[in-house]
Amino acid sequence: MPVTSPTTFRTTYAEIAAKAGVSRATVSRVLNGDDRVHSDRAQAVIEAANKLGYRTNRAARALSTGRTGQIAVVIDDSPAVLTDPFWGVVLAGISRVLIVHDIHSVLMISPLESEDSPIAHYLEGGDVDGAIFLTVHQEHVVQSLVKKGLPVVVIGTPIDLKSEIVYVDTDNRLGAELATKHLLSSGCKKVATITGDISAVAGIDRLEGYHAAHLSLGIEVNEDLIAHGDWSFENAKTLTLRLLARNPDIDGIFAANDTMALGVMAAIHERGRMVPDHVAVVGFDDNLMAQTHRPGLTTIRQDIVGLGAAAAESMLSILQGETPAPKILPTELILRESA
Amino acid sequence: MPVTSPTTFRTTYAEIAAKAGVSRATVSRVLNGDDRVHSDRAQAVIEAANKLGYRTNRAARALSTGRTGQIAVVIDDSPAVLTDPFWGVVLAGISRVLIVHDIHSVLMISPLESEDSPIAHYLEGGDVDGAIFLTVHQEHVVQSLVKKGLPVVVIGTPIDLKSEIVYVDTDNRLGAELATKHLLSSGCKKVATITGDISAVAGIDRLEGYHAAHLSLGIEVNEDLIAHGDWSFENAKTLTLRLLARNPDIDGIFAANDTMALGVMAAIHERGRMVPDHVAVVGFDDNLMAQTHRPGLTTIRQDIVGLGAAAAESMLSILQGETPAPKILPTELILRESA
DNA sequence: CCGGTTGCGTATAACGCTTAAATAACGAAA
DNA sequence: TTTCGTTATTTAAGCGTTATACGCAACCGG
Repeated sequence: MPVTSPTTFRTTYAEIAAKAGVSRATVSRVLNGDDRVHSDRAQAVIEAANKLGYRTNRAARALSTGRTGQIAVVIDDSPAVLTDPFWGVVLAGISRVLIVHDIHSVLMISPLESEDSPIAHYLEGGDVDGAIFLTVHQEHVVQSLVKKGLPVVVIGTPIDLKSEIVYVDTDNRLGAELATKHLLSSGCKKVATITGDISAVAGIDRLEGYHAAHLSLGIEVNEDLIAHGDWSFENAKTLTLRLLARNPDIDGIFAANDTMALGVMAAIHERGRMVPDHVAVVGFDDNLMAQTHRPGLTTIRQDIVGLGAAAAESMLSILQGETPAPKILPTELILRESA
Repeated sequence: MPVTSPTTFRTTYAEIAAKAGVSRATVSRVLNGDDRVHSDRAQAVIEAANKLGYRTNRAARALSTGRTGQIAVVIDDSPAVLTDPFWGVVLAGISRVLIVHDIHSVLMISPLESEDSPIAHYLEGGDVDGAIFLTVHQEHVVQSLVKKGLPVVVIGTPIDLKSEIVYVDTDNRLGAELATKHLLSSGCKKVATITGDISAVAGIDRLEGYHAAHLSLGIEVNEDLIAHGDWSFENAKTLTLRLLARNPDIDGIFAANDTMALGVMAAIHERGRMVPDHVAVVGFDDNLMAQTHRPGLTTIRQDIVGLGAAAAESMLSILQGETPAPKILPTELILRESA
């Protein structure tokens, strides 16, 4: 005979059935919302369950149904990712939606290098009903999981496999366009940009938005004003110093994220120039630093909670057998002092 | 007949047993490390299992043993908490340790208001073998879970129930002493402090460290130099302006966290004074902003990954029936430009 | 040399839930 | 009143593990 739960003693269907004077199957029906049961009996079952403080045993249900009621949330185990406050908020968005559907989020913090890394095995092993990826470096690994039938949603646009992977993302292109347009239409004559890592889709899209803004306003893009950054503060600062040295008349800079925008401002300051009087600056993300920095950073806010929520909803949709289309979430220009 | 797993088809003991020519129970024995099995047979079982790509069905195991192999990680669902990069790193620390022991972390992002909030029920329900709390506002809720037999570890020192709750924390007191001593011993004559929220233990301890530093150097504490903050940027800035107005000769400030230290520096700057030339500043946490801000913030670094790891280890210890003592992790002074 | 251990493996009963199949209950139609 | 067709319930068979009870040898001391 196996041991019983070490912590709590749980009440089972048997007890409820006894108290309500029905069979265990009827208890199951009632508790799972099957309406093919007489309302008085159903009532009796519900009362008995409440009185006994019943909590469903997920392990037993999982064993029986083959569904665990759990979704893996996979995060890359690198300091750069984990220290980004972004992810905590995304997690909250995911968790809030899933918990309403009684689905738990299992955290998997691990590098997903190859198709037979431990985490890939976990995911295939049936411990979870699906997986949401918060960062994807290895698209083929994700793809192989999809092919094995695992429901997968990715946060961020895939580079190659857009058509094969369900994803959600922020509208980086339009957000960047918004930012750049704001600079151009508020009097800046020469607007430069520090791009993100353009091997990432977000980096590419934000650069495209910069182009799109110029195009729609009929302004020629000067390639000399585009500096390729890597999302980091230091690098952005260096690039800005170089830009300003070559083009002293730059009067606006769009940085592809807030961290770089701070680097940009640091550089401008170091050159003895003022933000926004001499050079206006717009960032992207609206993170905590954008809010606390002085002058306050004008930036593009993403709906981060919404991103998580959208991913969770796509997952639910997949679990119901559908194939949801990619979701692209809108952004918003937040005006502060820097532009 | 119940449905089979919708995603993957798993290999079971039955198949392994067939391939290895033994019974299912023998397979169980071998796979659970019972040494009362002939080594050649054991070998055959292991080979068969590997060849078939066996993955243990956690639901079945959980049902049989009453243990789920899952630990809940409970985070308060508030923007202030979720946007703090701190927690992502703590999570990584927890997860890395637990996964080695084949234990999964289930994320529960939710306010834990009362003893019968949904999350409390989840935790009692047996879905997890224990819970690690990342923030505790409601100690009595935690206590009631402990009393019901749920293994619990709290990150951060409890206010009232130190003796009843297993916890891990950073050595806030000593860290603050280190910070203050650095200021005092590097030439500052008049060192003020902006405390954290002193209804939190971390706030209290960091203030105590400020006192301790003065005491050990034989310097009288001037109560007028202590301003009670709330961890926030804006508030710290306001308080600093007030401090400087009243005591223009302040030449050092210890802020109880980095965010406030930035507020302090903003205020100093606004008063037209320089950091560190006129006023030196030390923070606490060593977060990203401390690193990217110019001038770089001298601060106290906590071992955040270590904090998570320590919590996980305490949890493992409880699961083995022990009662681990509280663990207090050391801090380190990180020298940058601000002091 | 025999009854009583010991060692090892097999068979089997849980664990709590779901669900297909069997049965009972109940009207309505004949 | 009997019978058929529905619908409401129960019975029972798993889901994949773990752990106990049991059987069968070989092995020991008396």
